[in-house]
Amino acid sequence: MKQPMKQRLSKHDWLQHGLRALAGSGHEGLKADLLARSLQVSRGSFYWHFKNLHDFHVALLAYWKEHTTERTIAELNTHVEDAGRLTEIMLRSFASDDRLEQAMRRWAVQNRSVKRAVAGVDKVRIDYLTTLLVNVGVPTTVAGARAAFIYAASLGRSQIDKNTISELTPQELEKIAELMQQI
Amino acid sequence: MKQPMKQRLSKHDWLQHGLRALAGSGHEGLKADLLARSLQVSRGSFYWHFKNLHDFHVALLAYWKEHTTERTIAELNTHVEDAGRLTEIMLRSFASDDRLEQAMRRWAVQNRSVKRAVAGVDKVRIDYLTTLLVNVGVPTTVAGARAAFIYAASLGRSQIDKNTISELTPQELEKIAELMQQI
DNA sequence: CAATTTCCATACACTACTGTATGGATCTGT
DNA sequence: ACAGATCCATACAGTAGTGTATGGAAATTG
Repeated sequence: MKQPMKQRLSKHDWLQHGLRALAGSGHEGLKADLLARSLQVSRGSFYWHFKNLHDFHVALLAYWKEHTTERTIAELNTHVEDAGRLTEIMLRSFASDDRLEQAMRRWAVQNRSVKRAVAGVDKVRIDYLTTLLVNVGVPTTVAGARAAFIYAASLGRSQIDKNTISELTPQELEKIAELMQQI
Repeated sequence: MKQPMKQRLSKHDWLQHGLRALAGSGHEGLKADLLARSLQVSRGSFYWHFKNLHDFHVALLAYWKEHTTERTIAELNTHVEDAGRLTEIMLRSFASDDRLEQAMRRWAVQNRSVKRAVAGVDKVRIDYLTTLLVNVGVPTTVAGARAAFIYAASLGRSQIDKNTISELTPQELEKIAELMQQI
């Protein structure tokens, strides 16, 4: 009855754990020392899989990029009707747990590569929102601005303490979505 | 011809410089070592004015609180006409340089006191926006949500890379302001 | 099962930073 | 001017983390 493996971590395990640490402690938690400890392993493992911290960070960012771009595409492909689509998206984005993405954004402030990656994601989503608004009749001249505004609100919302300012209810969001779709 | 003072920093100087460092490098720059170096002085000065880092951080937060609450009150007291008030506020908040406040918000994620302080500021501003909307005829039932949405958008906007997504023009913001004031 | 590869632990030198202790400037009040 | 208070430099010990070198355990392959 041989143990399939005692611990033996793969690169993938480290990256996975890296994202957990990022979501939980921010990019300040992305240290070989801390990660190794929380994985109950020594830094020897880390430095076998990765050349150094910078190498790990680069790999982690790449890992996150795949992870989210494909998840983003999947999300955008569900329910292709344009009707109550904006409402649906807003409800989801205002409710979703975005600790990882928020941490990524904080990291982006001090890291150009991360900044570029996040900016790419933003562009895709805002463009999507724009075409969505256009598809329901909003003039092209204002759709872009509204899309950016909506997206900015979804980002900003998760920066506001929910114990101080109560969360927006689905009904309230629905009304705002209607407002934003006015012609 | 005696030099009035060679350097001789005051507590106030340190706090001032602390805010500069915070705005420029984030809370990770709030270290005695770095601050002293950029002030061309040794840590001896720092540890004379402050018991330790924690003490400095507490003092810095208090300093910021005065600094912004009184600035916020001043801003809210200029131009008391309710007419194009929302537009004006949105224009200002979308254009203002908020590197310091953004850094404070990032700091808030890992510091309860900072979080409370930021939440307090948020509440004041959102409440103000709410009464503003109510004063121009927006139903009380939706004013709060719209205010929170607008405020969230202003926060989120400064998280978006302006080289990737072009800034909202005053005209675009004006139209959105009108939208938000609809009855 | 032996040889090789894969993976990890440990020990070491190094860097960046904190906090303390001490002495020495420099300013202030009298 | 000089005594006390104020402000800062320097030196020290300590902590947290990086990266490297080396040896050894565990899996894989022939």
